[in-house]
Amino acid sequence: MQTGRPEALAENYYLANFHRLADFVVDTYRDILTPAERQWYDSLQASTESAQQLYIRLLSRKGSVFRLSRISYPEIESLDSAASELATRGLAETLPPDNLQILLSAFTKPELSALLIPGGKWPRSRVELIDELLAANAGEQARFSTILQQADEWITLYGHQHWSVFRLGYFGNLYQDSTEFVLQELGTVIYENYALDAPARPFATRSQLNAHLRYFECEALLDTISLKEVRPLLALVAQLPVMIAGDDHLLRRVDRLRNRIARQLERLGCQDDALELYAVSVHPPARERRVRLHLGRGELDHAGRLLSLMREAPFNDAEDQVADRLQQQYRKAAGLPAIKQVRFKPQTTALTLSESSDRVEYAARAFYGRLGDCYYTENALVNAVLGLFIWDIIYFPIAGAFFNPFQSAPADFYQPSFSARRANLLMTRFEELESESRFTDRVFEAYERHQGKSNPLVRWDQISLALLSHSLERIPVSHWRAMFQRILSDTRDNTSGFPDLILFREEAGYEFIEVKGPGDVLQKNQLRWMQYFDSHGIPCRVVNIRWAQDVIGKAGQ
DNA sequence: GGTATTTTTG
DNA sequence: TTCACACTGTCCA
DNA sequence: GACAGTGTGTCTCAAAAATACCAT
Ligand SMILES: [Mn+2]
Ligand SMILES: [Mn+2]
Repeated sequence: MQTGRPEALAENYYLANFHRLADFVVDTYRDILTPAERQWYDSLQASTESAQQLYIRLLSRKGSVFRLSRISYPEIESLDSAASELATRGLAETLPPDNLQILLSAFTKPELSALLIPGGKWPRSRVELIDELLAANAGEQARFSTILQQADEWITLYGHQHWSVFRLGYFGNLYQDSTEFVLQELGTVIYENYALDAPARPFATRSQLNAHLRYFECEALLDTISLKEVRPLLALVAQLPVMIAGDDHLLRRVDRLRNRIARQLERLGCQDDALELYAVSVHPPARERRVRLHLGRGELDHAGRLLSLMREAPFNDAEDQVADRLQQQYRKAAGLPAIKQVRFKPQTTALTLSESSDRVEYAARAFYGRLGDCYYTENALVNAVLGLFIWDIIYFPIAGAFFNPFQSAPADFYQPSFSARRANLLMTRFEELESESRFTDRVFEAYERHQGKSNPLVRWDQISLALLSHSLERIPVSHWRAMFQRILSDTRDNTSGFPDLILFREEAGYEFIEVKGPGDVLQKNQLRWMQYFDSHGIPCRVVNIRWAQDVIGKAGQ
């Protein structure tokens, strides 16, 4: 819809993008770049255009070792001279690599068999072939290496680590890169045009930047190391960055990593190591895991103390909820009488449908579609309406919220402080909920004006004008206010857990419907929303689907 | 040979 | 930089 | 049936090109 036809990009677009990013970093981080980093970019800028083209093309490809014969860019006239210039400037190496594994990975499977085992038979897969070649004796390996080295000309790119620093300094993360420029140019992704007046930057000090860099290195490492062994996991823990005072973002990122590693240590039976690591993490589910471990080991006093802390000051609703359940387990283990508590039970009905191959949600929607208009929206609807309602507040240029043009959300959107830091704006905006027309006008206007722009709450492909109209017409403003408040109280946790369907019957009103197929149960976050719905008079029920008994007929076939 | 998956591209 | 569901096994009334 | 744990399909921009795999 929004994605216009692919327009041609300017010549050398990737060069321009690279320099836009790099210039920003050099300007903005003048005080904390290392001499090596400065030198790296100076060398590039001093290079001829061809050399820069080659360097930047290869920088964005996988790996750092390439065979010249496989590089082909029409805009680079002389590959050889570009390559040797890069080598001269210390930006690359044109000698062939020594490492056999690296050499092997630069060839395709047919190439490898032709070069190294002519006429012979080779294992089924490329990976097996490579494993076999690497298992050969030293003499053979040396022979392989020589053959491969001489089979082509080579270039090994230097400076990836500097490029990582530049990208991190620019984006504040390492999962975005210069393709963002391209996507924006093509109109594939549209970011809000928020104010970027004061030249802001994601990191204030070198140690802060280094800490985030280390975090991303550790995260990448976790995907590489063996998860079956304890040693590499503990080694990884030792590599985790030290915290920077006041950097909640870093704390959350690293805690998530700690929790993942600790969970894996649990699986490997290293409970003591896991407990120790969880104890450092302030983010859920660290305390939950500790309680479970202590309960499992019969360490009731430990479990009890932690539970009290969790109940006194739960990190969020989810931790509060899980503490309730753990409390029961604890009392049972301690021989205390169970606390009689009324578990919330959502209103539930049953529905029998003839079995279909489609998802059960689609089958249910088709059924309820006969009673009125029924949409399968899950989290998309309420989040989107909120996103449209407070669109300009989300992108209000609070200090430190925006530092590059490629953010779909302010940097603190998922921080607990998001609402507090915008409390006045939000309070004023919420006054518009006093009037249904002011509210709906605001939502429709944002829908028209911001169509297609990336927003953390709005999935454009999941909301239609018809859905919005129906919803704004049928759902009372008091219900919207209640739901908005809960979302804003915890943007990370409460943007999910909404029921599958929303039904607008022919007559009037509306109803949320959570569809549950056989064997599916309410998720914890769904239960929390339903409890909230219940206390705010928001209509919602669970429908358990059963398939009609054509099973007998099927069994006969 | 055809199809599935990965890599590169703009 | 995910979310919800499917499936398994355990525990227990 | 409640519950915990784990795995899966779904999203990541879309389409072309390159490569790997598998089956006759
Ligand atoms: Mn669902
Ligand atoms: Mn459901």
